[in-house]
Amino acid sequence: MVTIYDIAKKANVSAMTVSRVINNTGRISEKTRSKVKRVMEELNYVPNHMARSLVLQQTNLLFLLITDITNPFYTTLSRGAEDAARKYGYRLLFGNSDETLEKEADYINTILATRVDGVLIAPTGDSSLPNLERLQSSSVPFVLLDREVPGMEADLVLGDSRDGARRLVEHLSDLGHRRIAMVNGVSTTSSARLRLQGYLDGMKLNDLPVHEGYMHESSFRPIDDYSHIEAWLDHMQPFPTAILAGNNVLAVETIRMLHKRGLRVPEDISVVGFDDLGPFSEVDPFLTVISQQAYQFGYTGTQMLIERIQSRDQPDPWKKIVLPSDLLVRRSVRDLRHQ
Amino acid sequence: MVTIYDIAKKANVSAMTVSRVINNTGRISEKTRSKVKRVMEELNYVPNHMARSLVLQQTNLLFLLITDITNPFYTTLSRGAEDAARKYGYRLLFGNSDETLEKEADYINTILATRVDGVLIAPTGDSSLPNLERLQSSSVPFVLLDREVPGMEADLVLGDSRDGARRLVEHLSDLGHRRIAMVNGVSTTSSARLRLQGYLDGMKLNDLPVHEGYMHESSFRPIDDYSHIEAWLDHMQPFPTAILAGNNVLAVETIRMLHKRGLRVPEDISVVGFDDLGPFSEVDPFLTVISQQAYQFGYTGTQMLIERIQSRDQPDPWKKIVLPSDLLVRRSVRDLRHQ
DNA sequence: TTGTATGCGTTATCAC
DNA sequence: GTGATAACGCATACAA
Repeated sequence: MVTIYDIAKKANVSAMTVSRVINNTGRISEKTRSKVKRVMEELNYVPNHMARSLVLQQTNLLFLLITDITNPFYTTLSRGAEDAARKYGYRLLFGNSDETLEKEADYINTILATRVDGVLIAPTGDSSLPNLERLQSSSVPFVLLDREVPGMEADLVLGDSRDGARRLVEHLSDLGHRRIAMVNGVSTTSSARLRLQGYLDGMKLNDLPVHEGYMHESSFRPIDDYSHIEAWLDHMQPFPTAILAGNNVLAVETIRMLHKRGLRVPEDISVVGFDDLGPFSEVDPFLTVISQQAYQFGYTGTQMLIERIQSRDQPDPWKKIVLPSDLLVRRSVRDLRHQ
Repeated sequence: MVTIYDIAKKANVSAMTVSRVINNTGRISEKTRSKVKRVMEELNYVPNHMARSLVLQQTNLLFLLITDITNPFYTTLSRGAEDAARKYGYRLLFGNSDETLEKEADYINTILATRVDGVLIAPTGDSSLPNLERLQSSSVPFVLLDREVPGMEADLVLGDSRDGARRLVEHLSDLGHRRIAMVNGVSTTSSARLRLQGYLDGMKLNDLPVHEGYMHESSFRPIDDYSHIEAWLDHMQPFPTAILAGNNVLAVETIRMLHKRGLRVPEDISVVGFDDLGPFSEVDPFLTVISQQAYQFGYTGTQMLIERIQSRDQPDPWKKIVLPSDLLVRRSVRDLRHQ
């Protein structure tokens, strides 16, 4: 690999002059500048970011840690983060914790060792606290995405989970549904807790009874065994006319289990969910969902992070941004009003 | 940030000893080893990858450059690459060229400057050649994914585009379709060329006429304006009974344009595509597709890359792996046999 | 306008 | 077993 010294020697200047040409600093005569530039081209010089970062004590690198790269919500979010990072001259490193605390801890090590300038992280849940504290004690700026962690003050980009769930219940109620069940992610995740709250809000506001066993805890990420959902379906008494799923994965898997039991959606039972199924869901729009602005999560979060990085000296108070979401009415809900 | 010197001072040893403890090299007495380890924990030491890479002349970093992060084919591929990279102790950097030559060139700069150990790249097309040559002349090992580039010898992971397209035509033909049109990506991309070839193969083998204007060139990535597809639909004479889309994006957009014209799929016209619509397409399986093993593209490609990196001295001949694909028959094709 | 010396955090080499 | 020194590629402070 060619270094600034190779350039310097060939251009008959010092390495320092080359460095100045590269960074456009200091005063340089037009003649030497162009000579150096020509040699750089000739030798196909590419600066070494690592050496540069080592002396500058900054990497221009951000790290985005999401919990499920196969989930369109997070890939769209990633796209937003990437665009924002590029716009402000940062590069983006990328990790996928798989909703697993250990992988998350592992990535935190990588993050610290890589000396990235900042981190965007969707924590796996409340138990991410120690992982976040490691970032904090190394004073690496970070922004929390999609989920809060009790005990951790930080910049934050959230959706309106609670109100979103409430609106889904209301929508079902408007169409005549009274027996509404909910399958959710683990309650150690703030978004799951808020969506459950919103569900209960909606049930109460619309005078709907919450029967015993109507709330079931599963997982936000794809898992191998969904027999617990089958068992849950088998035991609900009375059987619901609609199910609210805590995210898109759960909506899909619940529908799969319903099909397995010979139940059609929406003819036999209605299903609504949280987060859309991806950029292609419009081909054959099926699932009625609360759709969050995934791209904005990433874009806004990255902007907040970069602001935080660039004003490290005068720390502003923590910011919390709540992004609104849309109710997309499609055809997974049956109208029960004229029965 | 705490360095090995901080550790060394506190543990009353030299920095070198600390380094040896960290890397498990050389001979160290159990006593000093445990002492150093304790101090490391106390001080919350995290090694600095950049400094390490600078002297070792390797980063343990791979770069994956895909062309469309919103496309489930590539995100699933990414997941495979990530898993393989982790398994072999590499970290994965990540970029999205958006099917744009300029962004790709930009990322090549980043890649070279970051001194990654290897690159996985899905080139935007034939004109990626100069970009790849830059990698080559810097002797950065790389593996081509999903697309070949004429004039560039390299390790390669491909799908069976040509045969896949042929099978789609055959499937349509089996169901009584004779007028089959094709909308494709730009012909400067090898996969588009091969799929066109496969389409032509299929038409010929099944004695189907290729009417004038039945082949239309669009784009593999989402673009703003699809009016050219509308115009194409309006001008085909005779109007086809089925359309073969060169990838998933085109399938979706074609269906959208058909809907816009009041045509139902599959009642009025059938559509088949290449690559599945993502992990959730099974909820309401609609589009009949040739589904490629996206995960394997990433996993296998990464393995090939790592092998190539680790045997830099005895360069093996280039490897080319062709992954088989599946025909997933769903309900976007109408059976015309009993008309 | 340009050059010299020094240090960023780590490891390899060689000495003790 | 352990330590001193140089080197990786670059940029800053200070000279010239």
